Amino acid sequence: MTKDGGEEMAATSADVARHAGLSRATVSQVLNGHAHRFAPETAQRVLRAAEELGYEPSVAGRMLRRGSSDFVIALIPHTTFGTNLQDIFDTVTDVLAQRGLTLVLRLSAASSTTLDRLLAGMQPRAVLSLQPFSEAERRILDERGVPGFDTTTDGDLNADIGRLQAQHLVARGYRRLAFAHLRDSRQDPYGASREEAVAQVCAAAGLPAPTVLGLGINLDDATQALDALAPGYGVACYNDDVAITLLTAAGQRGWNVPTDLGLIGMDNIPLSGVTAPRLTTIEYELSAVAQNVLAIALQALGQDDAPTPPPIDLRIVAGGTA
Amino acid sequence: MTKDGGEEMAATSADVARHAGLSRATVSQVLNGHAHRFAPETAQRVLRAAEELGYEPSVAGRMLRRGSSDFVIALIPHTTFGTNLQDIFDTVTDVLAQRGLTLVLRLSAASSTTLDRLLAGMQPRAVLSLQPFSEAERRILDERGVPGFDTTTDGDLNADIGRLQAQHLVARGYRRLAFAHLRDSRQDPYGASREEAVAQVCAAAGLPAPTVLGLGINLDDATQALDALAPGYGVACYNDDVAITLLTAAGQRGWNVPTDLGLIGMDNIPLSGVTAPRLTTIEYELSAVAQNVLAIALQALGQDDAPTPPPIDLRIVAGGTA
DNA sequence: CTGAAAGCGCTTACAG
DNA sequence: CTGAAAGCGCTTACAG
Repeated sequence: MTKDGGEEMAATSADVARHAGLSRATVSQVLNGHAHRFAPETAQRVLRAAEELGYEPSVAGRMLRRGSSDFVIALIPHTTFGTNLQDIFDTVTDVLAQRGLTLVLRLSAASSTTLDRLLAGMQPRAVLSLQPFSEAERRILDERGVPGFDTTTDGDLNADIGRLQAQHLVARGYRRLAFAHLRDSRQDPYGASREEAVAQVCAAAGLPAPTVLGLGINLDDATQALDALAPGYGVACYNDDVAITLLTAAGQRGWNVPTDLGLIGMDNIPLSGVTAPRLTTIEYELSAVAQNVLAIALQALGQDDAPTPPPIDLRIVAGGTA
Repeated sequence: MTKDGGEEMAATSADVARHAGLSRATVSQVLNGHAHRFAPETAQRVLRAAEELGYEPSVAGRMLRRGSSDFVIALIPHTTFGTNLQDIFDTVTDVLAQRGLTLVLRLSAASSTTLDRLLAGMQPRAVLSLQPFSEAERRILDERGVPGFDTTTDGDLNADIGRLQAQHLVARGYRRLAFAHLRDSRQDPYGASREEAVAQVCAAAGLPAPTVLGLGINLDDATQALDALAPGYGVACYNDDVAITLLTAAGQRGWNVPTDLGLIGMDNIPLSGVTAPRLTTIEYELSAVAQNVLAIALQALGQDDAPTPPPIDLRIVAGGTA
């Protein structure tokens, strides 16, 4: 960890130039995709020298010169995901890396001052978010001139989710619907959109407006939530944790699922395959969402070889609970 | 998003200097904690000007000058956490921010080339990790001269976890132990240490070596795993998902838990409070782990006001499964 | 108590 | 086809 501890100083473009017997300008040009302006043999010399020295350009120098960095920031929602973050962002990381861009994650929330500082400091090319930007976030992005892309840029995914849950319940014959939020609203960034979509489906089907529930992941809360219902309800749940908790509470109360109570979850977490009966839920690739946001971002940034946004398909996982 | 779209160009230290009628050198000094070298009134002028212009120093300029950035990178393990990432890193973010350092998250894994590039590019002050660094990672850190801190820097937490699980099972009277890994080893970065600790407890207690199981989160795998056991075993599980799956499989087989089979999980995820019987598991604050790693890092970096590493206490959550 | 100067590593217009 | 020069924003030794 000491400077003289054995590791060589990182090579600079000047080192590469010297090693190759050329100027820094030439090194820079060749390494930035303008090799064709030079004699092939010159380009080779540069490449070899860079290789031999393990040269990595300094982000600082580049940033200073260009006024913007090669970073792309992804804001992580304040939620527990069923999926690994890794699985979600793997492809995004790769796609960006192919373009010389580096993905860096940042917890959303925190103070907006922090975001402001981060933008000022990193001067990222873009900010991606898996949940809608808040008003404050949007304003800061605009002020700093950093383009931001979220899940609402390309239609409202969460409305689709709520709609699909509700339509499934209606198709299964439930005439009274409810939407069950996760009580801690910090963890429920998507709930509002989904609840509203459920209400719309009800209205369209000529059903009464949905009952709105909120619970934490424990049996007391779940039991109380059931008190607000009568047998015959179909419940669209914020996520599988909520659905499994309601399933357990219903069992203790002697309500039969799916006869007395319909339950549809969201996420298809591993444990939803282990309940009895298996949970009916919705599955989708969060990684597709991330790639979708990314693709739209790259298009907007004018990358000519931007990937086409993959479709986000929501699939019903047929279980025994609705 | 256009440069002329209305947002002002970010202010530079030169702007602040001009606004305050002073030199850039003075601005820099005052803003970097050397205000006492100047007339109080001068310092005031600088502060006010910076405030009025919404000045944020450019990371690039600073980085170039100092040769190291104000970033600290945290590597996120390839695991699904029971807890929110936010809850884990909130305090770390704050503590770092107080010292003018910015936390940035990075998925661990990925190729080691990527890490190398990241280090070369960001020149972070330190890299923290919630799982032990791999050999390759450790080498790259050393080569780049970036200090790295992981969960083994201060004793082996995972050994503690495995030991506690095993000791609990032994204390409850189980004479044959097993350790149940999560099959997908990408998601099992901690399994090896824990299994070994279980084996040590067995040896110390004069019990046979533990049976080693591996399963995915589904009933087929769990049923197969049970085949390798006989009634009377106590199983230390990699996490609560594994434990709950085994609990369900045992129920289907007609084994009584905890009489025929003892189960102890790890993490105390919300759903572990909803099973029947309630899962016996281990709870700890992952945020304490993160803060612990951070505190050790700050001490090593020679910050004089480094926080003292908080103790990481592992608590048995008494349930009905062991 | 304050400022002029140098230089961190990079890239891009320009000159040859 | 290649190189010398300027400048991005910052901080630190130095001079006054």
